[in-house]
Amino acid sequence: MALSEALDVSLRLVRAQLALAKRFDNSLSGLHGVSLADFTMLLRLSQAPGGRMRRVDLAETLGLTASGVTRGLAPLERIGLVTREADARDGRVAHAALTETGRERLADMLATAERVAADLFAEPAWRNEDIGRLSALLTQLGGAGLR
Amino acid sequence: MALSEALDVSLRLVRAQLALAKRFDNSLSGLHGVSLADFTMLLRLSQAPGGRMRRVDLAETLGLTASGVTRGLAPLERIGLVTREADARDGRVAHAALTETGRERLADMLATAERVAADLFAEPAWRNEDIGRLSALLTQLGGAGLR
DNA sequence: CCCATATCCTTGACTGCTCAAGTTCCACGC
DNA sequence: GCGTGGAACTTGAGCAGTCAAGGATATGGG
Repeated sequence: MALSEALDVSLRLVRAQLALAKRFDNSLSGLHGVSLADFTMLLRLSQAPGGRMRRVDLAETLGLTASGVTRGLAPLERIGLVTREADARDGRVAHAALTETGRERLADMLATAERVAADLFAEPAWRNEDIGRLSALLTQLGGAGLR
Repeated sequence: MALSEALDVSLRLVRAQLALAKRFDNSLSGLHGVSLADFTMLLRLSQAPGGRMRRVDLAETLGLTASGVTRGLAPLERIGLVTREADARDGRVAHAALTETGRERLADMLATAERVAADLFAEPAWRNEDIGRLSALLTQLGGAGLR
Protein backbone atom coordinates (compact mmCIF):
# COMPACT_ATOMS: atom_id res chain seq x y z
CA MET A 1 0.00 0.00 0.00
CA ALA A 2 1.83 3.08 -1.22
CA LEU A 3 1.48 6.29 0.74
CA SER A 4 1.18 9.63 -0.99
CA GLU A 5 4.21 11.82 -0.59
CA ALA A 6 2.14 14.31 1.42
CA LEU A 7 1.19 11.72 4.03
CA ASP A 8 4.64 10.22 4.03
CA VAL A 9 6.29 13.54 4.73
CA SER A 10 3.77 14.28 7.48
CA LEU A 11 4.59 11.06 9.29
CA ARG A 12 8.27 11.66 8.73
CA LEU A 13 7.95 15.05 10.35
CA VAL A 14 6.21 13.63 13.39
CA ARG A 15 8.91 11.00 13.73
CA ALA A 16 11.73 13.51 13.31
CA GLN A 17 10.27 15.77 15.97
CA LEU A 18 10.09 12.90 18.44
CA ALA A 19 13.79 12.15 18.11
CA LEU A 20 14.78 15.79 17.98
CA ALA A 21 12.78 16.69 21.09
CA LYS A 22 14.39 13.82 22.97
CA ARG A 23 17.83 15.15 22.16
CA PHE A 24 17.03 18.60 23.46
CA ASP A 25 15.27 17.18 26.49
CA ASN A 26 18.22 15.03 27.44
CA SER A 27 20.75 17.83 27.26
CA LEU A 28 18.56 20.45 28.89
CA SER A 29 17.38 18.26 31.73
CA GLY A 30 20.83 16.87 32.33
CA LEU A 31 22.56 20.22 32.52
CA HIS A 32 19.84 22.55 33.73
CA GLY A 33 17.03 20.43 35.11
CA VAL A 34 14.45 21.74 32.69
CA SER A 35 12.52 20.15 29.85
CA LEU A 36 12.42 21.40 26.28
CA ALA A 37 8.91 22.65 27.00
CA ASP A 38 10.22 24.66 29.96
CA PHE A 39 12.99 26.09 27.86
CA THR A 40 10.60 27.08 25.09
CA MET A 41 8.33 28.83 27.56
CA LEU A 42 11.20 30.82 29.03
CA LEU A 43 12.53 31.67 25.59
CA ARG A 44 9.18 32.96 24.37
CA LEU A 45 8.85 35.05 27.50
CA SER A 46 12.29 36.51 26.95
CA GLN A 47 11.31 37.51 23.43
CA ALA A 48 8.30 39.48 24.61
CA PRO A 49 8.69 43.17 25.47
CA GLY A 50 9.68 43.46 29.12
CA GLY A 51 10.04 39.70 29.38
CA ARG A 52 6.39 39.41 30.33
CA MET A 53 3.24 38.15 28.65
CA ARG A 54 -0.37 37.46 29.39
CA ARG A 55 -0.65 33.79 30.12
CA VAL A 56 -3.26 33.32 27.46
CA ASP A 57 -1.01 34.87 24.82
CA LEU A 58 1.84 32.66 25.90
CA ALA A 59 -0.42 29.66 25.40
CA GLU A 60 -1.28 30.88 21.92
CA THR A 61 2.32 31.30 20.78
CA LEU A 62 3.31 27.94 22.24
CA GLY A 63 0.38 26.10 20.72
CA LEU A 64 -0.86 25.01 24.14
CA THR A 65 -4.09 25.46 26.02
CA ALA A 66 -4.36 27.92 28.88
CA SER A 67 -4.34 25.09 31.36
CA GLY A 68 -1.18 23.69 29.84
CA VAL A 69 0.47 27.03 30.55
CA THR A 70 -0.78 27.10 34.12
CA ARG A 71 0.66 23.67 34.75
CA GLY A 72 3.90 24.29 32.93
CA LEU A 73 4.55 27.61 34.59
CA ALA A 74 3.89 26.37 38.13
CA PRO A 75 7.26 24.65 38.68
CA LEU A 76 9.11 27.55 37.03
CA GLU A 77 7.45 29.90 39.48
CA ARG A 78 8.32 27.63 42.37
CA ILE A 79 12.00 27.68 41.50
CA GLY A 80 11.96 31.41 40.95
CA LEU A 81 12.58 31.71 37.21
CA VAL A 82 9.21 33.29 36.53
CA THR A 83 6.88 35.43 38.57
CA ARG A 84 3.19 36.02 38.36
CA GLU A 85 2.14 39.63 37.96
CA ALA A 86 -1.38 40.98 38.15
CA ASP A 87 -2.68 43.41 35.54
CA ALA A 88 -3.59 46.84 36.86
CA ARG A 89 -6.43 47.43 34.41
CA ASP A 90 -7.93 43.98 34.04
CA GLY A 91 -8.37 41.86 37.13
CA ARG A 92 -8.79 38.68 35.14
CA VAL A 93 -5.43 38.62 33.51
CA ALA A 94 -2.21 37.46 35.10
CA HIS A 95 1.12 38.00 33.41
CA ALA A 96 4.03 35.64 33.50
CA ALA A 97 7.32 37.51 33.79
CA LEU A 98 10.92 36.36 33.67
CA THR A 99 12.83 37.11 36.84
CA GLU A 100 16.44 38.23 36.79
CA THR A 101 17.44 34.73 37.82
CA GLY A 102 15.27 33.38 35.04
CA ARG A 103 17.07 35.54 32.52
CA GLU A 104 20.46 34.36 33.71
CA ARG A 105 19.54 30.71 33.77
CA LEU A 106 17.93 31.04 30.35
CA ALA A 107 21.18 32.34 28.90
CA ASP A 108 22.90 29.15 30.00
CA MET A 109 20.11 26.97 28.65
CA LEU A 110 20.24 28.84 25.38
CA ALA A 111 23.94 28.06 25.07
CA THR A 112 23.36 24.34 25.44
CA ALA A 113 20.34 24.41 23.13
CA GLU A 114 22.49 26.12 20.52
CA ARG A 115 25.10 23.46 20.93
CA VAL A 116 22.56 20.67 20.51
CA ALA A 117 21.13 22.34 17.43
CA ALA A 118 24.57 22.82 15.94
CA ASP A 119 25.40 19.15 16.54
CA LEU A 120 22.16 18.13 14.95
CA PHE A 121 23.01 19.78 11.67
CA ALA A 122 26.69 19.00 11.76
CA GLU A 123 26.62 15.26 11.67
CA PRO A 124 26.04 14.76 7.97
CA ALA A 125 27.41 18.24 7.31
CA TRP A 126 24.40 20.33 6.36
CA ARG A 127 24.87 23.22 4.04
CA ASN A 128 23.61 26.54 5.37
CA GLU A 129 21.55 26.80 2.27
CA ASP A 130 19.69 23.59 3.12
CA ILE A 131 18.99 24.67 6.67
CA GLY A 132 17.47 27.82 5.26
CA ARG A 133 15.44 25.82 2.80
CA LEU A 134 14.11 23.57 5.55
CA SER A 135 13.26 26.61 7.60
CA ALA A 136 11.35 28.17 4.73
CA LEU A 137 9.42 24.99 4.01
CA LEU A 138 8.46 24.53 7.66
CA THR A 139 7.38 28.13 7.83
CA GLN A 140 5.22 27.64 4.79
CA LEU A 141 3.68 24.59 6.42
CA GLY A 142 3.20 26.17 9.81
CA GLY A 143 2.17 29.53 8.53
CA ALA A 144 -0.78 28.85 6.32
CA GLY A 145 -1.46 25.14 6.37
CA LEU A 146 -1.78 24.77 10.12
CA ARG A 147 -3.97 26.66 12.45
CA MET B 1 18.76 37.76 21.48
CA ALA B 2 19.12 36.31 18.03
CA LEU B 3 18.81 32.56 17.61
CA SER B 4 20.98 30.63 15.21
CA GLU B 5 19.17 29.32 12.21
CA ALA B 6 19.78 25.75 13.36
CA LEU B 7 18.04 26.32 16.69
CA ASP B 8 15.31 28.37 15.10
CA VAL B 9 14.47 25.66 12.61
CA SER B 10 14.49 23.04 15.37
CA LEU B 11 11.94 24.95 17.39
CA ARG B 12 9.92 25.61 14.27
CA LEU B 13 9.83 21.90 13.56
CA VAL B 14 8.61 21.10 17.05
CA ARG B 15 5.91 23.70 16.74
CA ALA B 16 4.84 22.54 13.29
CA GLN B 17 4.55 18.96 14.45
CA LEU B 18 2.30 20.00 17.33
CA ALA B 19 -0.20 21.66 15.00
CA LEU B 20 0.07 18.96 12.38
CA ALA B 21 -0.48 16.16 14.86
CA LYS B 22 -3.54 17.93 16.20
CA ARG B 23 -5.05 18.03 12.74
CA PHE B 24 -4.57 14.34 12.17
CA ASP B 25 -5.76 13.54 15.68
CA ASN B 26 -8.94 15.50 15.24
CA SER B 27 -9.91 13.88 11.97
CA LEU B 28 -8.91 10.37 12.97
CA SER B 29 -10.53 10.43 16.36
CA GLY B 30 -13.67 12.08 15.03
CA LEU B 31 -14.20 9.63 12.20
CA HIS B 32 -12.61 6.45 13.48
CA GLY B 33 -12.13 6.82 17.20
CA VAL B 34 -8.35 6.39 17.06
CA SER B 35 -5.46 8.70 17.74
CA LEU B 36 -2.65 9.51 15.33
CA ALA B 37 -0.42 7.26 17.45
CA ASP B 38 -2.89 4.40 17.05
CA PHE B 39 -3.04 4.95 13.32
CA THR B 40 0.73 5.00 13.02
CA MET B 41 1.01 1.75 14.92
CA LEU B 42 -1.51 0.03 12.70
CA LEU B 43 0.11 1.42 9.58
CA ARG B 44 3.57 0.20 10.56
CA LEU B 45 2.14 -3.21 11.31
CA SER B 46 0.46 -3.32 7.93
CA GLN B 47 3.77 -2.56 6.25
CA ALA B 48 5.50 -5.50 7.89
CA PRO B 49 5.48 -8.90 6.13
CA GLY B 50 2.37 -10.77 7.21
CA GLY B 51 1.07 -7.73 9.07
CA ARG B 52 2.90 -8.86 12.18
CA MET B 53 5.93 -7.70 14.09
CA ARG B 54 7.77 -8.38 17.30
CA ARG B 55 6.63 -5.78 19.78
CA VAL B 56 10.15 -4.62 20.42
CA ASP B 57 10.77 -4.00 16.72
CA LEU B 58 7.52 -2.08 16.49
CA ALA B 59 8.74 0.11 19.34
CA GLU B 60 11.99 0.70 17.50
CA THR B 61 10.38 1.81 14.25
CA LEU B 62 7.92 4.04 16.07
CA GLY B 63 10.55 5.67 18.24
CA LEU B 64 8.84 4.50 21.40
CA THR B 65 9.92 2.38 24.34
CA ALA B 66 8.72 -1.18 24.72
CA SER B 67 6.39 -0.12 27.48
CA GLY B 68 4.89 2.55 25.28
CA VAL B 69 4.02 -0.15 22.77
CA THR B 70 2.48 -2.36 25.44
CA ARG B 71 0.27 0.49 26.57
CA GLY B 72 -0.60 1.68 23.09
CA LEU B 73 -1.42 -1.76 21.78
CA ALA B 74 -3.68 -2.72 24.70
CA PRO B 75 -6.79 -0.79 23.57
CA LEU B 76 -6.28 -1.89 19.95
CA GLU B 77 -6.26 -5.49 21.13
CA ARG B 78 -9.35 -4.90 23.21
CA ILE B 79 -11.31 -3.62 20.22
CA GLY B 80 -10.06 -6.41 18.03
CA LEU B 81 -7.86 -4.59 15.52
CA VAL B 82 -4.70 -6.33 16.66
CA THR B 83 -3.98 -9.70 18.20
CA ARG B 84 -1.13 -10.93 20.27
CA GLU B 85 0.70 -13.98 18.93
CA ALA B 86 3.31 -16.02 20.72
CA ASP B 87 6.54 -16.98 19.00
CA ALA B 88 7.09 -20.71 18.56
CA ARG B 89 10.86 -20.60 18.87
CA ASP B 90 11.35 -17.91 21.48
CA GLY B 91 9.07 -17.85 24.47
CA ARG B 92 10.01 -14.31 25.38
CA VAL B 93 8.75 -12.61 22.29
CA ALA B 94 5.18 -11.74 21.51
CA HIS B 95 4.14 -10.52 18.09
CA ALA B 96 1.50 -7.94 17.39
CA ALA B 97 -0.55 -8.84 14.33
CA LEU B 98 -3.22 -6.99 12.42
CA THR B 99 -6.56 -8.78 12.35
CA GLU B 100 -8.74 -8.84 9.27
CA THR B 101 -10.95 -6.25 10.95
CA GLY B 102 -7.86 -4.22 11.70
CA ARG B 103 -6.87 -4.29 8.06
CA GLU B 104 -10.30 -3.13 6.95
CA ARG B 105 -10.54 -0.36 9.51
CA LEU B 106 -7.02 0.76 8.67
CA ALA B 107 -7.97 1.19 5.02
CA ASP B 108 -10.66 3.68 6.07
CA MET B 109 -8.31 5.50 8.40
CA LEU B 110 -5.71 5.67 5.66
CA ALA B 111 -8.22 7.34 3.38
CA THR B 112 -8.95 10.08 5.89
CA ALA B 113 -5.26 10.50 6.74
CA GLU B 114 -4.55 10.94 3.03
CA ARG B 115 -7.27 13.55 2.82
CA VAL B 116 -5.87 15.47 5.80
CA ALA B 117 -2.36 15.33 4.33
CA ALA B 118 -3.61 16.52 0.96
CA ASP B 119 -5.47 19.44 2.59
CA LEU B 120 -2.36 20.32 4.53
CA PHE B 121 -0.30 20.86 1.42
CA ALA B 122 -3.09 22.32 -0.67
CA GLU B 123 -3.83 25.44 1.29
CA PRO B 124 -1.01 27.62 0.01
CA ALA B 125 -0.68 25.39 -3.06
CA TRP B 126 2.52 23.45 -2.54
CA ARG B 127 4.49 22.36 -5.54
CA ASN B 128 5.22 18.65 -5.70
CA GLU B 129 8.84 19.55 -5.99
CA ASP B 130 8.77 21.33 -2.63
CA ILE B 131 7.05 18.45 -0.90
CA GLY B 132 9.81 16.22 -2.19
CA ARG B 133 12.44 18.66 -1.01
CA LEU B 134 10.92 18.79 2.46
CA SER B 135 10.80 15.02 2.53
CA ALA B 136 14.44 14.77 1.58
CA LEU B 137 15.52 17.30 4.17
CA LEU B 138 13.55 15.59 6.93
CA THR B 139 15.03 12.29 5.92
CA GLN B 140 18.49 13.76 6.10
CA LEU B 141 17.70 15.06 9.57
CA GLY B 142 16.05 11.89 10.82
CA GLY B 143 18.44 9.51 9.15
CA ALA B 144 21.82 10.53 10.40
CA GLY B 145 21.41 13.35 12.88
CA LEU B 146 18.88 11.63 15.08
CA ARG B 147 18.85 8.22 16.57
C1' DC C 1 24.03 -29.59 33.69
C1' DC C 2 23.97 -25.18 35.73
C1' DC C 3 24.85 -20.55 36.53
C1' DA C 4 25.53 -15.84 34.69
C1' DT C 5 24.06 -12.61 31.67
C1' DA C 6 21.15 -10.67 28.40
C1' DT C 7 16.64 -10.00 25.95
C1' DC C 8 11.55 -9.38 25.75
C1' DC C 9 7.88 -7.82 27.81
C1' DT C 10 4.79 -5.91 31.59
C1' DT C 11 3.73 -3.10 35.60
C1' DG C 12 3.78 0.85 39.07
C1' DA C 13 4.72 5.46 39.73
C1' DC C 14 5.28 9.72 37.54
C1' DT C 15 5.12 13.77 33.98
C1' DG C 16 2.90 16.75 30.84
C1' DC C 17 -0.47 17.65 28.43
C1' DT C 18 -5.86 17.65 27.30
C1' DC C 19 -10.91 18.71 28.11
C1' DA C 20 -14.74 20.16 30.92
C1' DA C 21 -16.33 22.64 34.71
C1' DG C 22 -16.05 26.33 37.91
C1' DT C 23 -14.57 31.10 39.60
C1' DT C 24 -13.71 35.72 39.02
C1' DC C 25 -13.84 39.68 36.60
C1' DC C 26 -15.01 42.89 32.60
C1' DA C 27 -18.26 45.22 29.28
C1' DC C 28 -22.48 46.15 27.56
C1' DG C 29 -27.63 47.06 27.17
C1' DC C 30 -31.32 48.70 29.52
C1' DG D 1 -27.38 50.17 38.92
C1' DC D 2 -27.89 45.41 37.48
C1' DG D 3 -28.22 41.21 34.94
C1' DT D 4 -26.18 38.76 30.98
C1' DG D 5 -22.62 37.12 28.24
C1' DG D 6 -18.03 36.36 27.56
C1' DA D 7 -12.94 36.26 28.58
C1' DA D 8 -8.90 34.78 31.66
C1' DC D 9 -7.50 31.64 34.55
C1' DT D 10 -7.41 27.35 37.71
C1' DT D 11 -8.61 22.76 38.99
C1' DG D 12 -10.04 17.71 38.74
C1' DA D 13 -10.03 13.75 36.01
C1' DG D 14 -8.07 11.29 32.38
C1' DC D 15 -4.83 9.82 28.61
C1' DA D 16 -0.27 8.88 26.48
C1' DG D 17 4.03 8.41 27.12
C1' DT D 18 8.51 7.84 30.25
C1' DC D 19 11.73 5.31 33.53
C1' DA D 20 12.91 1.77 36.83
C1' DA D 21 12.09 -2.63 38.52
C1' DG D 22 10.75 -7.34 37.96
C1' DG D 23 9.34 -11.92 35.72
C1' DA D 24 10.09 -15.16 32.28
C1' DT D 25 12.88 -17.18 28.82
C1' DA D 26 17.06 -17.80 25.99
C1' DT D 27 22.17 -18.44 25.40
C1' DG D 28 26.86 -19.47 26.24
C1' DG D 29 30.86 -20.95 29.36
C1' DG D 30 32.52 -23.65 32.97
